[in-house]
Amino acid sequence: MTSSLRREPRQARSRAMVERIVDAARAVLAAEGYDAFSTNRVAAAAGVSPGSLYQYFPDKTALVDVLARQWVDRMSDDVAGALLAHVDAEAPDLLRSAATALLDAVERDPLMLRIVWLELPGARNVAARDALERRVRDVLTTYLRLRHPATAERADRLAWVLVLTAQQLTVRFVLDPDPPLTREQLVDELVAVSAGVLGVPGVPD
Amino acid sequence: MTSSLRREPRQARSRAMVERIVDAARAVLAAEGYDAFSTNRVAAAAGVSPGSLYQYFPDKTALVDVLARQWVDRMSDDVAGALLAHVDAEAPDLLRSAATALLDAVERDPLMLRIVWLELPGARNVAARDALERRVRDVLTTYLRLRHPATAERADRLAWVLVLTAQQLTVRFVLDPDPPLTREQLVDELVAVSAGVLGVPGVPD
Amino acid sequence: MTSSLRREPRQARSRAMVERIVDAARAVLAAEGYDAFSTNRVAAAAGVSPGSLYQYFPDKTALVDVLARQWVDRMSDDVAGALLAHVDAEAPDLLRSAATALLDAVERDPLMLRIVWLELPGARNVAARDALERRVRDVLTTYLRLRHPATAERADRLAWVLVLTAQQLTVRFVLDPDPPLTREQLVDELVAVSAGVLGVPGVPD
Amino acid sequence: MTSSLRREPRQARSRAMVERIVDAARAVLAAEGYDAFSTNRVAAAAGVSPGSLYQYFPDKTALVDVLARQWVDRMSDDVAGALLAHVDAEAPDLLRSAATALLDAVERDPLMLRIVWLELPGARNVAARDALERRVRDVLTTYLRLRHPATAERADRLAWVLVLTAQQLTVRFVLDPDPPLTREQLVDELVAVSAGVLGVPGVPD
DNA sequence: AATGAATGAGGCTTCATTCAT
DNA sequence: AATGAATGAAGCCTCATTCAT
Repeated sequence: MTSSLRREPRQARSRAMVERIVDAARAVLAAEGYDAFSTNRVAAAAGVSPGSLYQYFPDKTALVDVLARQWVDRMSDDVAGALLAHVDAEAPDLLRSAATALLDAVERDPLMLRIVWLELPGARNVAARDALERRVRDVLTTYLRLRHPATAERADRLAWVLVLTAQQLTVRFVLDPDPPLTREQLVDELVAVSAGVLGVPGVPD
Repeated sequence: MTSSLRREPRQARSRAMVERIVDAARAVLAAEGYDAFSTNRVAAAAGVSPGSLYQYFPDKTALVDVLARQWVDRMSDDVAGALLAHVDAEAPDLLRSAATALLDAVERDPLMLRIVWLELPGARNVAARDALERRVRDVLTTYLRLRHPATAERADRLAWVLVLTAQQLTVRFVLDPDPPLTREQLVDELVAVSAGVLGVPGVPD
Repeated sequence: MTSSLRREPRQARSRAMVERIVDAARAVLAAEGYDAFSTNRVAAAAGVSPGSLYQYFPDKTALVDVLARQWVDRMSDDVAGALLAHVDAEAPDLLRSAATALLDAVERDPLMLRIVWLELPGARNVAARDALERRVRDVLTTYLRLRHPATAERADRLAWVLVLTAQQLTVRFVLDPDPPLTREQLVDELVAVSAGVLGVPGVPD
Repeated sequence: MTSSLRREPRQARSRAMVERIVDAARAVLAAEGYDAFSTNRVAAAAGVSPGSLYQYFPDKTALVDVLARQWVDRMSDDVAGALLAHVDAEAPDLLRSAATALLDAVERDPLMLRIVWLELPGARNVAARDALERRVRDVLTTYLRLRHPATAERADRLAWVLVLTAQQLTVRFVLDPDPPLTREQLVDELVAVSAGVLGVPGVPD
């Protein structure tokens, strides 16, 4: 009786627990790598008992998946949003704005980027990464079909090429300890690549 | 004479063991993923005792490293060789030849490609992959300085961009179960990207 | 009330586990020697899983150390207590009482005596044995300085000699399968040795 | 034919091998302790193949036994010889000479002393140590019966006491890193103990 | 819902020993 | 006699997971 009054509503408690666990998982991965990422270790870091972890995650892999999915979802929203925001601009500006926005998104959480890209076992997170790529590609394909009818027939291929290229260059720019170009130069190169492939003028000269 | 026929000399036996183990390691990784990659599992797959594995590899990680290193070394040779082989060609042909050669190299051993790219723990093999990238970038940088003096000052950046892009597109083309372009189309796009970035005519039109 | 009957509280459970493990460790050592003293063997003998052992002991050596330390501590208390209890007696009685008390202490747990003296790897338990000797020597040195001022200047040496001698004779008396003297005769000899070294009359004749 | 001439006679070769192995075993024990004492390690240290070791020792334990036995035999000879050499002397001199000779013997090979006393698993070498004690006790008992008829009836007990005491004190004097008495003082105490127990004047006063 | 003691399969590695040469 | 590659049982220990409370 009395004790039931002291408690937080169920939802809130669960949410708190899940968050503590997920945060701890991130922290452990970031600080000690995937080798130290044991359920016991995470539970300890979360100040929670190992058993509790299994009330919210059926599996160790489920926890990993949530981590990846969370990151992918936010990244996905960021990137898609950025693209949509600039969809009206004219070509040269568009490319530059889009490139900048993409880089912003990738730079937003370098810690998780490193975790998802380097720490998590690749095979298990291809699915999550694929979802991200697919979504962005769809947006881009649509855009290309509408605004660059000239490239319509190869819109699919172009989207695939552009998304993979932009992803690779931005991710590596953030992860590499000492990339051989500045942020601005990277944007320039991204624009150049896109413009070249699209057959539009990259830089207003 | 006669005795040499009874058994292989010592060297050959060791080589045979190492090969059996490395082959088994590859097979286990390919068939069951890194999670099943235990020393006992590998030894069993090699038809060898667990102890024998440790006569040739100090560590489980040493075995992984050999796997990665082997692949990286061959890939490295293939790619660098391919670039050097076409270094005299004129621009449009050069790009097309180089792109084709690169794709050939990447396609040569899809099994190991998948293993190195998706199965092995990222953090542990960044070093190996970096070595590969670095080597190819050096070749490319040199080439650009000599043959494209116009781009000399940004040769470093260009090489970084081109290597990462070409790597990403070819690797993904091979690994993705259903890429949205054909081999020829990929080559076309690679040429287009490179030409665009380099400011040379990509396709003779 | 009712719930407390169902199970022991947490503390008691842990204590029970530790005790089961330590008892099993003793049993294994006594029955099968240090060679059979493996963590798995001990766990099995304790009716406990190998993992449980590591919830209470960080190491195999920690278990060994606890065993040695337990015995040394009790022995230490017994012997020091015995000496202090007789510190007021007059010389001849004192020696006899002390010798008897010492022998009592050594005889108290012949099983552990055998384990600590013969089964445990010497090098690893010298520290524990040393602590015991040191403590007894300190008591004895103090006693000698106060009650045998004549020997004050060589109190250190005498204590070293007497402690080592008494230890050796009592321990060997207990451990040797067929010692050539009776318990009473051993006490007599201990008194004789001590009296001789101290320069006091040993047996009132 | 020709090759048989190049060879050393069989005996000599075996002896050389056995010696190399035993020496290596000693070295390994002295330098790295019993934990590092593996047959492979010893073979390597001896510059010999693991297989060869098994041509001369059926077992790992056999090697350990030889080590212990060798030491015990020499020690045995030394001590017994020393006692016999002084058997004619008169009491006070005798005790002093014997004590000195015993100490000489124990000090002769401190490395092996440490190995036998602290490194080797106790239980396995009790036999060897017992043999040593028994032999010395026999000599001493005989001496006591002949020269100290007064103590004849307790000669057995006395020999047991004296041998164990002298052994303990001398061994510990050599092994302890910082014993609280000098060599001369130890001899004095040994004489005092013996004299006290025997009921003879220890120091000519 | 939360706990945390307990589990036990299994991972990595060592090492005494064998045996074909 | 000597070799040394090969063995494989077994040792220590971890960790994902369960379950009684």
